[in-house]
Amino acid sequence: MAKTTPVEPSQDAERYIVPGLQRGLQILRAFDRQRTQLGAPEIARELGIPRSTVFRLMQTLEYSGLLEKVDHSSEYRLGIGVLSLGFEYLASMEVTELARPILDRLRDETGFSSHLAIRDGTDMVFVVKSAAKATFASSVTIGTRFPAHATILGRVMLADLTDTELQGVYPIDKLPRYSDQTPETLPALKKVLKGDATRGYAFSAAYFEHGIGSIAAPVRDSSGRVIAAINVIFQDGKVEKDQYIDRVLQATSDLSRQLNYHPAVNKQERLTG
Amino acid sequence: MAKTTPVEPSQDAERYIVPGLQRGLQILRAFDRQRTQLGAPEIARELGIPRSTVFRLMQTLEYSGLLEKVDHSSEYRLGIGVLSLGFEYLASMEVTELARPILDRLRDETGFSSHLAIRDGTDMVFVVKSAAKATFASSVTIGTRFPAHATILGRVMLADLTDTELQGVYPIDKLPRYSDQTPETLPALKKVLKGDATRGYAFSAAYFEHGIGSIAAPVRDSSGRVIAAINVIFQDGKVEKDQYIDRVLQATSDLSRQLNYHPAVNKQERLTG
DNA sequence: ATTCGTTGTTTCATATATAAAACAACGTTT
DNA sequence: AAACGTTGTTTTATATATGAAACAACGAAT
Repeated sequence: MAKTTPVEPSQDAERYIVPGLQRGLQILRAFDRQRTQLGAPEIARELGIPRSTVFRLMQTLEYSGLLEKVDHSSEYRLGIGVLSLGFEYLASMEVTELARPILDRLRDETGFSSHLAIRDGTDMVFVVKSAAKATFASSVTIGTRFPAHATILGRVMLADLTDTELQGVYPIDKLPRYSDQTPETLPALKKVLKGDATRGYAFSAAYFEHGIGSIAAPVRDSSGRVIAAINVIFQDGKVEKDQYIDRVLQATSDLSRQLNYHPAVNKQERLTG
Repeated sequence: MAKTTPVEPSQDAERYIVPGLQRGLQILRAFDRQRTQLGAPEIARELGIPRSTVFRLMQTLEYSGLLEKVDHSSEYRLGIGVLSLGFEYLASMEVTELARPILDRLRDETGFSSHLAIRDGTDMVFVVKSAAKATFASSVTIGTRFPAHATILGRVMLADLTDTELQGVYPIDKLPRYSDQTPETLPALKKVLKGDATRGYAFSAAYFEHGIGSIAAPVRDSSGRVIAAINVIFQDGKVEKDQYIDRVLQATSDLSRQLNYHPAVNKQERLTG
């Protein structure tokens, strides 16, 4: 335009995508709990990538230790290399280190399985877990993902978002249902979240799954923002609700304090983010 | 070179390497417990990749959820996406599921931290852990790697290899030392391994680290080969050695049986691999 | 103030990764 | 046994990812 055209960061995030890398990562993600072994042709069809390209990508992944050949077949499974990645991540997160003893105590006090999860877009990802010793223990494994809007754990995290942020996470109004309690629309979700936000915790006897109750509360860091959530789960019916809510709130309060959260900080201050 | 040239698999493994993918993975691996935040220029220097290329690769990794920008800085840290990968891997391994209760029992019986590890080349990788409740608990986290030849845990796995296989793992005779007990040469290692193999377990009061003792035994699958190893660790000096050896052997025997290992199978039979 | 070395981002010629096509080898079906 | 569809691997023209160079913007050093 005028004299100097100021350089501003490119708008479209896809501009600098390296296809080889992106597709290689897509291949890795094709492996999951259900499908632990996959062959090149199968992946090629599924991802719509030419056979010869998939062949080369998988050779690279094998060479790098992220995939390994299944004994005498020509199929692959995830290699031990991926393990290091995941755990370096966990080890790098301060909150996971601090959470473990707190979850253990919560488990001991309540007798229920307790979890810490963080949000990744519309998913809640389980990051630390302390399993109940009782017969009814949690079967979720670390890394498991659940839809945020349809879980108690997710609700206390979403409740911290501004309207604009929430809109960004859920661009469309219609929300997928998982039980008859799941809000079907964004406005319906907002209403629920407002309650969670003012209450400071969320409770339900059977929100995501029938027969399984949950109490969750948010964890905050020094900025005052919610960065994770802790919950306990129990079998519907046999709950001294109020007592357990206090325990969960105590746990999140302890953890938040360890993360330098100061309750005194006025909420207004964070409206810059 | 007569009529038809038979097509045999390419000899050099690097022939079909996709540079974009390989380098992207190298970038991911640059992040570890010590260095949780890295910037593009730093990585470019370290890996010897042009700045502009690293820039694009990191954008791709961010876009794919494997890296995320550190708050307001231009540095990155590992993204939550890597977590799923690591845990899908664990979930896909039968042995980890089965090992957990066995390690817990071993821990309860001995009062010591117990671990299951598998070998990746010259490394032992910790895969399942049951921490002692005592003040002296294991601080090893899942995914941690230790040199196989310098650990008791590694020795019981290496002891199952044939001479040729061992040679393949350690192409050179000189071995890195970690304590005065570490064998310095391949022949010295072989001698130690021979003892471990006939004994069926390995013990030391301070093999890898001074003051920390360990007892380890091998886990076998239906093929009869050693696929993992279990250990307990303790503080030097206060050990009723024999009693604990029995416990460890019981644990590995239980786990091996669950993996359909039949002790009756003659060792000769597996010499095909 | 000015220079210098960083850094984040962009551009562009060209080295190179890719997709299509073909090959060899296999297992099914006919 | 012939024909067919798979699959693992290789080749090669060409579309494209890459590395070098350059820009803008910053901070530190002079």
